[in-house]
Amino acid sequence: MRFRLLVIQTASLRMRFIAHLDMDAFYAAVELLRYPELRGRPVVIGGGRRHQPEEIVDAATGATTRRFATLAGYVGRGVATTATYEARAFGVRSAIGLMKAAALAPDAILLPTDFDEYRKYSRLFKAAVRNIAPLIEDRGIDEIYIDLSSVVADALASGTSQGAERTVRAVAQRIKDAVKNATGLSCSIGVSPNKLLAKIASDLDKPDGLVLLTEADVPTRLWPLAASKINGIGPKATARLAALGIETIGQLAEADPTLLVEHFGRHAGAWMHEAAHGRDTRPVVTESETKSISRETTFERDLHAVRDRAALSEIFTELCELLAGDLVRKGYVGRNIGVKLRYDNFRIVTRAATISEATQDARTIRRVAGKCAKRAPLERRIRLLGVRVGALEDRREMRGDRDHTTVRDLFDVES
DNA sequence: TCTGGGGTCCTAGGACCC
DNA sequence: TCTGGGGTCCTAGGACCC
Repeated sequence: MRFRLLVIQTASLRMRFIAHLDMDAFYAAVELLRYPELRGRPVVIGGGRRHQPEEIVDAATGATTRRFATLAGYVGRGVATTATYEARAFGVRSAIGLMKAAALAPDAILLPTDFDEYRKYSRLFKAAVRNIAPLIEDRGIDEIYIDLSSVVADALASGTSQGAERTVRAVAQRIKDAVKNATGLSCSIGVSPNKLLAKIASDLDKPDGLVLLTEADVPTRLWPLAASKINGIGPKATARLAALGIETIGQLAEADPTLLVEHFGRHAGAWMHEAAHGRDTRPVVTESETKSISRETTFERDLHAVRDRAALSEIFTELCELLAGDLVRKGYVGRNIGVKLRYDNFRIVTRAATISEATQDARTIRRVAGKCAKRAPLERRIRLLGVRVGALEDRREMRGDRDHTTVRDLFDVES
């Protein structure tokens, strides 16, 4: 008995079980909780606040119904952030322009993005997972990695289960059920020996999927996929790989590593080779520090630095005030202040400056960012303006444990 | 039918110091 | 005066992700 336990523990030390959990069409799914009458219909999330549903009260009965905006006739610069699976059937995917989406699916319902609501459900599903498996790496609002290794090892050691695969499946299903119970939403989970494979696995059977992918599955299940399915191989790398005759992960695995290094550099080339073989040793990182905070906005029409000076300046100041508000709320001060401009031809320039005293003050940010902007070319019309504060210092940390405020802390304001 | 907003990481080059 | 290296901090651009 003792011997058996030891064997299991040794095996589990070597064996990692990493899950990737991805909420299904998250923003759209949250909206469907609010507006259940839209279930089964094509729904697209995106754009400004203008397409808020209208509440219509029937004078006779007092019953309220809602009138929703449709994509038909949409004019503006918004993009789709999410679409229900019914809308995806028309070719509407996230990141496509809403005007293009309107051409594809004019009768689809259009709802504005409500990040506060999505963040609320994000917290709920993450808390539900954490109850079962506490080692979670945040990957944004709707996905996480989970290190299940010790959860699986414990379940195996408890002796009631039959074999690793059934145990892993049972744990993953338990997490899916917990998410559903806490939020009413479905998710897809992939479980693998590492993050790279887990991420791919979670995408293999969406929505409401549960896929186990082991190293043994790499030739049959990984290699047929497009190289772009690897997290980190984006549009540019995909195009450059295609130019080398590499389309699938299998072809990437076969490629001479020295060729990859030649084309993508020592680091990226070696990484691509490893990734194509399904190898990845990155740990699940449960804590991370915010590095920068920013605000940006795309104008309704392109603005010129001289001719639209007043309008531009007003937006600039507003962005700085919003950003300062974010810093205050989150308890950060920063020393690096920068601007981002996107011109009408979509070219982006950034300018930044480091100041000696970290700040969270809107006027300071505005003044430094204003100087940065003056160093950028200002002949072309501008489409987007952004302000960023980096080199952050955690103000809460500086002030120590809040329950033990000292005299020093009381004087340690603003500096 | 011209492409949002909020992030991270990497690279390359320059300034400056030892 | 010339040659040389390493380390750190900073800026700018770019790829990528959600």
